[in-house]
Amino acid sequence: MTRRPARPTMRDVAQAAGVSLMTVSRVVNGQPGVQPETAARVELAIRRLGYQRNNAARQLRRGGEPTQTIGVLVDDLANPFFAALARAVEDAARERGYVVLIGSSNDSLRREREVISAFCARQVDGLLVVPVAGSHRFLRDQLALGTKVVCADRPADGMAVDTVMVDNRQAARQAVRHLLDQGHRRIGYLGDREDIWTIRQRHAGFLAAFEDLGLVPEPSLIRLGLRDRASAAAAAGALGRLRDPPTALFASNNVTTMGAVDALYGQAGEMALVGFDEFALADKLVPPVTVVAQDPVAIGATAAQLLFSRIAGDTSPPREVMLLTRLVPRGSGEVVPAAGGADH
Amino acid sequence: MTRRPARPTMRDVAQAAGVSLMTVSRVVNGQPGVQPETAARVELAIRRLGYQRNNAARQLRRGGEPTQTIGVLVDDLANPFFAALARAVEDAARERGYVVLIGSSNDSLRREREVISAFCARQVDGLLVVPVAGSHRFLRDQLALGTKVVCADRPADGMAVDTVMVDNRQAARQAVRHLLDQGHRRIGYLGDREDIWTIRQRHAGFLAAFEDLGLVPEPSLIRLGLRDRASAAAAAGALGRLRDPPTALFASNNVTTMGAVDALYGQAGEMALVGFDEFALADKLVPPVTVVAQDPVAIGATAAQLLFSRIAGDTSPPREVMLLTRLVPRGSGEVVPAAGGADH
DNA sequence: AGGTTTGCTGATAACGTTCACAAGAGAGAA
DNA sequence: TTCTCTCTTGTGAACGTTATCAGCAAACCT
Repeated sequence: MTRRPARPTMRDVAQAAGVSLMTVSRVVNGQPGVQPETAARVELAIRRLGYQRNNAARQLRRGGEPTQTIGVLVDDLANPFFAALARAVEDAARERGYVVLIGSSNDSLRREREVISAFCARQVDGLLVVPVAGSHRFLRDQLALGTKVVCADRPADGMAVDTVMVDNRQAARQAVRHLLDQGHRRIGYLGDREDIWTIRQRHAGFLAAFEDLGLVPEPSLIRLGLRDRASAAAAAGALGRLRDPPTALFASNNVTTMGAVDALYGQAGEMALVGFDEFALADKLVPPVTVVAQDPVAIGATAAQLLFSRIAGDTSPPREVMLLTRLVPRGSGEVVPAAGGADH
Repeated sequence: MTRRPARPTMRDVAQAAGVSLMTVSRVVNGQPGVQPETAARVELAIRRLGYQRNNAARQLRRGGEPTQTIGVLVDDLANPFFAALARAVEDAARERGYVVLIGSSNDSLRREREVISAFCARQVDGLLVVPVAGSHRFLRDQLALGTKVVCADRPADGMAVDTVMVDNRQAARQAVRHLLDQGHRRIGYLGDREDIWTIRQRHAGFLAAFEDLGLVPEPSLIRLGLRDRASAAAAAGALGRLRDPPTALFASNNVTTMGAVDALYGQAGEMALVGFDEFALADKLVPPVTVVAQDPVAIGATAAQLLFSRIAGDTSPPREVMLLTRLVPRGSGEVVPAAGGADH
């Protein structure tokens, strides 16, 4: 029931300042060719009435002119990985005078579609998406209509758009090889939902590392579909309680790694642990957790850069940018040296 | 140089379907009173042309009608505390068909003003702000113009708006009292920037706890203005190397606490540590870190609820909601029991 | 002086949509 | 038949802004 105080329009300002509407428009937009004295009178009226330009009208009049807004859809904003990525995008956007609409898909295609269509209804100039599995028909439609789309972290199922990610398979393979090289053979795998592209890649990398040495992993140590930290913890705990437990564990992302930490740290039996994704304090746990680090800030910044160059009119063929990962050997996956000598 | 394919308008659809523009409008908006057969023809044309409603025009025509968009301004989206808060707000918004514009102020008043004015230029219906220190004249202006504003985590300097936060002073006081009760007297304080309201409150709570017992803290152990994790680590390290180092440390937020962990954990001398804010794996460190936990999800959800009820027209006097904190005693601030007996 | 340029201001017509009506076609009642 | 009533569809006028062009001084040139 609150009656909005009916925002004043340029007409009101014009009347108050005793000029024409057009003069007000010029002043508001800082266009040249208005006598300073007149401009001052208008500015005064603007301040007195608390005038603010109506963006809808402006945008309508100027035709498909950019809205200076992009939409960012991540998996889960509360996950530090995506939070860091989003923050990097936000910084890039702000530098260019853009603002960011944010959304989380929670790995639900339905929710992804809802959020993206809500973004498009607000005429975003571009979309930066961490796509979930499934068909992206609606995204493709948007693309055809001129909305620029860039994918980050994962590719969008068969869509030809710029994509920024890391070589998940190779990175996982290298990490598991690291364990194998240290003599581990019974290595458990803690996998998040298999319908997530990155997870499938990492799983494949896990298998490839074994294959490289002509080995096969023990199937009973492979646990898939761990959708949250608690279920990862449960799975890790179960593995630990096996008659013949694994000597090492590879976890598919930060969530499953932390689940493993929940289950294993502070327990008696030590088990080597290597996780995909860096996370805060991984280096401060006892033993510190060896991880495959990727840089969410770099991913976000790079994807944002691509998106803005598309928005600026770049029509070159879609690019796929692979960023580097870094295996950070800490304690948890290492052969513990006999005594003292910390390795750098 | 990409020529936008000139999005089709209702006129185009009308022509393609052989009906009038108004009929298209009705179909698009799902209004009743269109013969199913006609509607089907229109729908077909819509799909064929890839028509999408122009929100700018719609919004313009419907007058101050809500844009179903809110702006959320946090301190730093990459900080897990604010990420969790933002995610909670996003969920609440989505339930109501709203989308969220996000921004980080980085504790800069200039940046806060820029972001908020960018939000307002896009006619957000409401703002959920974690305000930085300083004058919020422009925010007040927005308020007067009918934009609803709610503050989270901190109050906005002398503005009468709904505010959701915790009793920072009391919580800090209780935490420090906890240390004092265990016999600590030389307690160091690691404080983030004093111009942040919550930090000042926590500092005050630190002092109050001493005062309660007729004590005064040792001034040389108080380090203020630690603006990031590295400087907090440096300060904690310096305190540890004093000739007569503190026996305990109280850290003003998650960043300074983690800085302290960087400096102290894995070192020889043990120092009790209590930090404000819960953070991931605090319970898995050795010893686990005692913290004052506040619930960012609850803060975000509550603030969002208030904001949406304001948007819905609630004009009751501004409320101040205080949420509870919880002191989570873990190892780092406790008197270590002689043996075995973990306290619950 | 006569003509031309320059600088400032104002009138008018869009932009794409929705609101408030009006118009037309049938159906049912008198 | 004629009138009214319902159901569907169409017409015109906004919404607040900006692009375009026209007007009208004053100042400048020859």
